Amino acid sequence: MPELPEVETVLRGIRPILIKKTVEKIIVRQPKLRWPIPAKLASYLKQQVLRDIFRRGKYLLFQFDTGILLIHLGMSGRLCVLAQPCSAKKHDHMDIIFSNNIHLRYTDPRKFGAILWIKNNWQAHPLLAHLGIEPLLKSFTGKYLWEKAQGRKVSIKTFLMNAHIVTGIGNIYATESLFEAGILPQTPAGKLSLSNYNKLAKACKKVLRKAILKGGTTLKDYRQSDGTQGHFHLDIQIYGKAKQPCPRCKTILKTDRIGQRSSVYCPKCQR
DNA sequence: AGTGCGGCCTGTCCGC
DNA sequence: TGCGGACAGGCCGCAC
Repeated sequence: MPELPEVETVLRGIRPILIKKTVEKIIVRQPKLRWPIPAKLASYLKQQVLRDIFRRGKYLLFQFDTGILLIHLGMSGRLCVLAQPCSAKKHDHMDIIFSNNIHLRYTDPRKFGAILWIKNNWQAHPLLAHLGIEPLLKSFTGKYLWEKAQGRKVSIKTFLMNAHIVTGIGNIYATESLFEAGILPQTPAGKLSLSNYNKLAKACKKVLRKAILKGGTTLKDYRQSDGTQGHFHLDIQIYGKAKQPCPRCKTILKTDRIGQRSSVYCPKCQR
């Protein structure tokens, strides 16, 4: 499940390979993703030079002279650079073939992802315009969160996963960050103190940075010709570890549904 | 405006 | 062993 660190890792992996390359051809095998892949995408991209690739939240944005290709990996999406083209498998929905015969292959079993074309002014695009702050920026602080949280009754976990507040923090990293900060995920966002939010913002950065660092070690996988990605070796503290002992105090970790999301926490370490 | 929930989709796991 | 159902997940878009 690609979250911000995984998307950042993909970005760092593919950017040096694809930048300044020209699109020769597009193959769309399955246009039905979260929204349809634009029917005219091939005509938009043909013979266009890829100027840059950047990230906003979990969206990857491919800058061309005539517009921006937006790619979201949803839950199960992957992007692979294939130096040697190989036959497409069941969920390989799109290939972009660049000069030098480099294939960028989009794979997504659950089709929760998206591939869209933005003609101009991407900042105003409805998917991007209302995104919150990037959590790795200096300006993402406890004070920022605390101010946004005033009067909010939703749980801090739901609040933290709200992309309109802060982008890129999904279930895994919300769970891990709240554990790191020692904050109970059910706490109403508006009730936490500024010092709690200072701890939380720090914890988010620490957890995300660590994951990106780890991701760096898997970068080579994006260059493998067979397209296998290899698993992201994250050191998860408590996500998915309900009923196991807390890594800090050995209390049995509890699980709860918060905002329709499974949530693991330590009832002793998190208050 | 803020909140809660349904829906999209398929692989994996569990119980019968 | 085979099968059905629950579940997981990001995030939009709707209803209240």
